[in-house]
Amino acid sequence: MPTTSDWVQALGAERAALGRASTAGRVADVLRAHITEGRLLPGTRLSEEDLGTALGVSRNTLREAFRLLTHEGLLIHEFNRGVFVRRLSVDDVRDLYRFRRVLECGAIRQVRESGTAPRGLEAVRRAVEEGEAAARERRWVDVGSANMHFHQGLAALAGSPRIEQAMRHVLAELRLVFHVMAAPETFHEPYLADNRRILQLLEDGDFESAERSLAIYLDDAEAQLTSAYAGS
Amino acid sequence: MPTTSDWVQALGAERAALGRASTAGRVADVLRAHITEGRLLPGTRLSEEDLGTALGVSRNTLREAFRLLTHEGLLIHEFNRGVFVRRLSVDDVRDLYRFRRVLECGAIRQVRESGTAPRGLEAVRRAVEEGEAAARERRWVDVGSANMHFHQGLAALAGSPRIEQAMRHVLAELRLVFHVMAAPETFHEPYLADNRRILQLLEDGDFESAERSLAIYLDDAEAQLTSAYAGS
DNA sequence: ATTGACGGATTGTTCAACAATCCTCCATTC
DNA sequence: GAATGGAGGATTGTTGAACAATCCGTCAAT
Repeated sequence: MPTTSDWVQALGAERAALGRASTAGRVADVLRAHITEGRLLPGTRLSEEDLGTALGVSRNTLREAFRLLTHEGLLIHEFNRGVFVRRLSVDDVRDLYRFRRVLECGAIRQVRESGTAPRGLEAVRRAVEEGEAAARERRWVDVGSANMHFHQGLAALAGSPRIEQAMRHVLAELRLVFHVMAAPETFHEPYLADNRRILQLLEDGDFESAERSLAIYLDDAEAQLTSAYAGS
Repeated sequence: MPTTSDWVQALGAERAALGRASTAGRVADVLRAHITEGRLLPGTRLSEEDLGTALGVSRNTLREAFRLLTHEGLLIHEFNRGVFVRRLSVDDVRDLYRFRRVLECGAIRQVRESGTAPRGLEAVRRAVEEGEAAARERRWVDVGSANMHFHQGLAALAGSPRIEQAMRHVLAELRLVFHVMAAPETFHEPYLADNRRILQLLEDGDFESAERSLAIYLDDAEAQLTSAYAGS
């Protein structure tokens, strides 16, 4: 007869979903979707009164939602002026990629130096296959998502919740950037081959080559994005 | 005749201090000081009503301050239960040091791979000397602060505002941990020699040795802290 | 010892109001 | 014509009170 403690622990994973009952949290979800999907353009000012009446929540609750998104880097809050959809500069893009290099390469390096078999490689593999499947069916938006999952999975190899969180943060900010591309839909497609190759290197245990490939990968993507920022 | 634009830009640095006029921001400052100095112990519940009346601010404003500190990792917010001073587990300590390894070693690595002379080494040198001076005069609290500045300076070598921010975040959380030490005052003192040595390696341009020394340094500090957590 | 119900206390959310600040427009001045 | 200065309206910052929802400890019942 199984004791309760085994599946009680399994329920713990869903607790985060339950805690999302907060009104401010749901409002933040709605706004985040609008921003990451490019419907709310960078620089747009978010009026407390207008949005509050539109969403049917009070100003105070709305401000709490603003704070959540501000922390995620999607909004910026200027005192006595209001909140705006964040507008990222070329320097920000460079900074984000510098951060990515440190986080993702650092995660791989951490795995290498620990000497143990990497935990979480299945998630990386899943992301690679998810991206390839989406590409075959020309679901470009899903290709982009899968690519995010791939890199999120790489960062997770470090086995550090805080590194994962930082990575989520970085990727959320990068979503703001992708909309400046001429064809954001197919931006990620060429990288699928790289993803597959890096996965193979990791599974072979050749972490040094994986790290080097990843660094080149990131330099490449950064260059592509910064050149798209020529005007801005 | 000098144009205005030269010192107008210099004023920009102080704008952050001016913007701190927000009531919630000041409340957060007060609470942060109490927490990092160990007057508010981990696990303590912060009642909205009590604190609100004590500090003379409304509940809504106080909740805003709570959000700020929650984002810094100093408080945790449990839905419908309230906010508590964060209590860090042994796993958290390990996680924080894993993150530090990635950030600090990554910063040095970034410098090495960029090939350019590191910008910001003066700040590191200043932190080292600040610590040695404080130790001579047995100002142990200042030794601790100087040590923080040293590592903050290392992370800043990457030249990335976001990495600096992440590092600030990590160090703020670590302050919660130092209070479990039996003698938190003298905890940092033995590391002054390491700081000096790492600085020397960096100034010599031997980034590889510096990174290795730093990694050992961090492993050592982590072991010392986790063993102090034996009971908890 | 476990379960269930009750009541007090705390948090979540909303609303209305006022103070402080910012933005725009316009008149003034040189 | 460009810079300065001030009135006015609009928006944000902050407060206090109120009510609903939830949690916590207690006590009775099985």
